[in-house]
Amino acid sequence: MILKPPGIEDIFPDRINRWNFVLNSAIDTFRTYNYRELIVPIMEFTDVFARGIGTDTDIVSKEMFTFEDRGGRSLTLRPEGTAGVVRAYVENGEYNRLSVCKFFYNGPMFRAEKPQKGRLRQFNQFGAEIFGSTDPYYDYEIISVVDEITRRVGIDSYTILLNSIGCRECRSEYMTGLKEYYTSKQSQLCADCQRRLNTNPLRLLDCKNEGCVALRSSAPVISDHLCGECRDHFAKVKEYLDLSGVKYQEDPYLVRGLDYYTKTTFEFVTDKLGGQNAFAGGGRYDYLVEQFGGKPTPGVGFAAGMERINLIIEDKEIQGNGVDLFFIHTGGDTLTMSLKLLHEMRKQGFSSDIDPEVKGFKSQFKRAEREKAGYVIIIGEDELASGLATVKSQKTGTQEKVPFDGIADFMK
RNA sequence: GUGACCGUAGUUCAAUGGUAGAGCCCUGGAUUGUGGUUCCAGUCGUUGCGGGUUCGAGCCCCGUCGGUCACCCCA
Repeated sequence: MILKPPGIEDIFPDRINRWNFVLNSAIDTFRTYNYRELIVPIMEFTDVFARGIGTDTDIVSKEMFTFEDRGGRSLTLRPEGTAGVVRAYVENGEYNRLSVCKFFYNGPMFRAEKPQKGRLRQFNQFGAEIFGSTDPYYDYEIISVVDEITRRVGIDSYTILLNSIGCRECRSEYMTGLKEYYTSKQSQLCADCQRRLNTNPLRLLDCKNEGCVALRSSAPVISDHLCGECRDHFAKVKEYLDLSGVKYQEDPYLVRGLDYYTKTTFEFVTDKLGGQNAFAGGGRYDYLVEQFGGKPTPGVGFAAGMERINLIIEDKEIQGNGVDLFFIHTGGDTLTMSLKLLHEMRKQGFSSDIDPEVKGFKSQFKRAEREKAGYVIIIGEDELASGLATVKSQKTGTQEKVPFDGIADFMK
């Protein structure tokens, strides 16, 4: 037997109802917030991610599916959505058209991690990006759209973690201070953090090692080191959130694993996912577009995990639709007539099905039950002789005689 | 990548080192043209794979593959 590679999933119809419920909730919400859909490739030149996300990040340094095409160029299956969207935005010169663009997307992402609950190698995200404004309103809007989707899919136990990691200027100043502080305590740090001290000092704040957590409490805090502009920006974002009643929790240690973020960062977390607690996250990225060769254009966005959201609402019953009509026959001419009517009803848009094998009524009714049929249309010898089909409602159990050519009208 | 636990029928799970079983599902019947409840009958296996120990291995040992969970990090 040939098996699928680890960490990727087949999604069968019994899970599709919930899946589509989540996806449709997201798409409907995007529409109400006036976002336009964008479809970008799931494969890019490796540089898109290496330069966009940052070579020192975990994603780029150890989690990408990278391979060469026949010309020896390095391609990578996208590990996240933003970098590709930014590349497309710049490549198509979109920034010349509208001052502000609001996009949404959804689709598979790939990361070569060890699979576990809520973590797959191929997983699906939906997300949105806003280009062209530094206005804190847009930071708020992105968080608000995620909050609304979360509400619509029925997740009730979650927390929004919010932080600002500053702009180029204040962040680098803060990093210097942070590095100084931790260098003086270097010997007390865990091995990972000793390494992080050089590669990405911000990550020191994220360590769960007991000793490092203890050191964190007297480490400099980013919110005390924001420049005036970043401080004002952050205050506005919070003001807008308060205004619309979106509850959040400030977390000065929220550091995200992608290098491109500036100012606002946020994560939606829940305790229902085991080791993974985030089901959505994002932030502002004011330098990413120019890094891709576009004219300096600020941006803000988010991504949410389809599988994780599906897991959180796993217990929720999502009603699926059955087939409208199921035909029951006794073979021979009754089958011929059934097939004629079946085809006619399908042409008219009624979802319809039949078991073409000649079996007893009992097994055909069982099948109709399994297919969650709304009505059963019985075409037997009596019906064939009289020209009247027996139409039985599976909900009420009542049945009546309907002329063959009047079934469609009867259904309306 | 590191670690822990687990691999038995389509599925959920049993089986002191001694004949591989049950529930559900599926198929048929009781009801010769009426499903969902009930009763009866039937189908279902290289015990993940390879080696070893043993008179004898689903069970013990080694390896391997797969799964789950956790760490790291993130959706």
